[in-house]
Amino acid sequence: MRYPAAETAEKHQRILREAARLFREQGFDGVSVGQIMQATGLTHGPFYNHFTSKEALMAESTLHGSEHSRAALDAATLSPESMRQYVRDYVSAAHRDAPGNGCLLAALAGDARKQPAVRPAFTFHLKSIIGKLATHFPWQKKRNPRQDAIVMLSAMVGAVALARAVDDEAFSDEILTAVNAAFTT
Amino acid sequence: MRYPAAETAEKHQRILREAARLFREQGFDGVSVGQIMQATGLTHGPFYNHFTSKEALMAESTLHGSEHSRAALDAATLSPESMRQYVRDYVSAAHRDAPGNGCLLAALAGDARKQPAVRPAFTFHLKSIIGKLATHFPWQKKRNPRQDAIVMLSAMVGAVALARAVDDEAFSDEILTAVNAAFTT
DNA sequence: CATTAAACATGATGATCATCATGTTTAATG
DNA sequence: CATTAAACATGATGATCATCATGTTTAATG
Repeated sequence: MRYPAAETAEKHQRILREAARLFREQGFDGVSVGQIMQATGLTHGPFYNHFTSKEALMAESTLHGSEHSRAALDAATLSPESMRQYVRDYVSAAHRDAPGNGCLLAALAGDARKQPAVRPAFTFHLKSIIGKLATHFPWQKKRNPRQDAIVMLSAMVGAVALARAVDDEAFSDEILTAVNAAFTT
Repeated sequence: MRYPAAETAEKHQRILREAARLFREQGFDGVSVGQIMQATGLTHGPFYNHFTSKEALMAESTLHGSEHSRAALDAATLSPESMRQYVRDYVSAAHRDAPGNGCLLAALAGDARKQPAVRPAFTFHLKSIIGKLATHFPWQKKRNPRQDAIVMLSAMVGAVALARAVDDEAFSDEILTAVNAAFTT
């Protein structure tokens, strides 16, 4: 380490954080290595001192984003009411309008299909979220919590993805409201 | 027209068809104008005799795909049983494994968000599908068919998108099966 | 039949990008 | 204190791509 080790480690984390944000905002192909490095305050050169390739960064930044998201969900598992609030926040206009800080499932499902390097991290994350929802969401009829969790999460992810793709704000709001009403009332 | 008008029109349609297929398979940014033209059996040059830009083709091919999809759904609206079959086919492994011939909502929701030129066509298509589902799906409790249609379609789109992104086939099948069971039994 | 111009093929062009090359800095090593 | 090599900055490089330029073909036009 010829540069302060602590600063270098911090820069590494900053690359991961900015990449996770930019990838969710613009997709893996929509962001260049140069843009990510610029967002961290570095030039493009040292990228390859931190990661072996853009592909490797995509995989690592997906895991990085997964950690944050899972921690947020863990905080919500403490009470039935906070679980309902988690779903409300997920299917909200605020989440729709801030993909860079939002769920990577909704932001990157389409991209993950085309990026083999990312799929293991994506799969791990999805399994983890479904497991937590099945266990902690206050299901009314406790027939099959895991199946119910899959259906609810599919609807949440689909609703946010569709609400983001649509050109008509009232319609976009209607999509979110419908899914919210179906699972949190 | 210095080339046979009928042939030229057919080439135009072929470009639209191949573009609609390739875009759904690989995303708007994942396919080049050259690849699309090659798929139609032409060279890249005459592309601009047919379309003003790649953006214009993205918008037109989305509308083109929409027509096919809406016709397929219209055929299904004839009976409650064929409507259930429509949902079963949508949330199936066959649909998951053939995005090029599948629903553009599931294949391109993430891309549409980033492509302003495509959003009007995408919005039109989504509204149309939701309207048909609300009217024709055999809802059990007829409380709010439109809301129920939005929730069901969100789950269908989300399930297919997630099933395609995942690395584990058994898990992918489980997602589809769960959503299928929730709406068609 | 001569002319025209749309649809074609081939081959630029300029931009963007991931990655590499080179030189520089400096904490750590001995 | 001299040496080393990781982390940096700047500046290639080669590939890919959307779009343009040029020449060619030929149905339509008069």
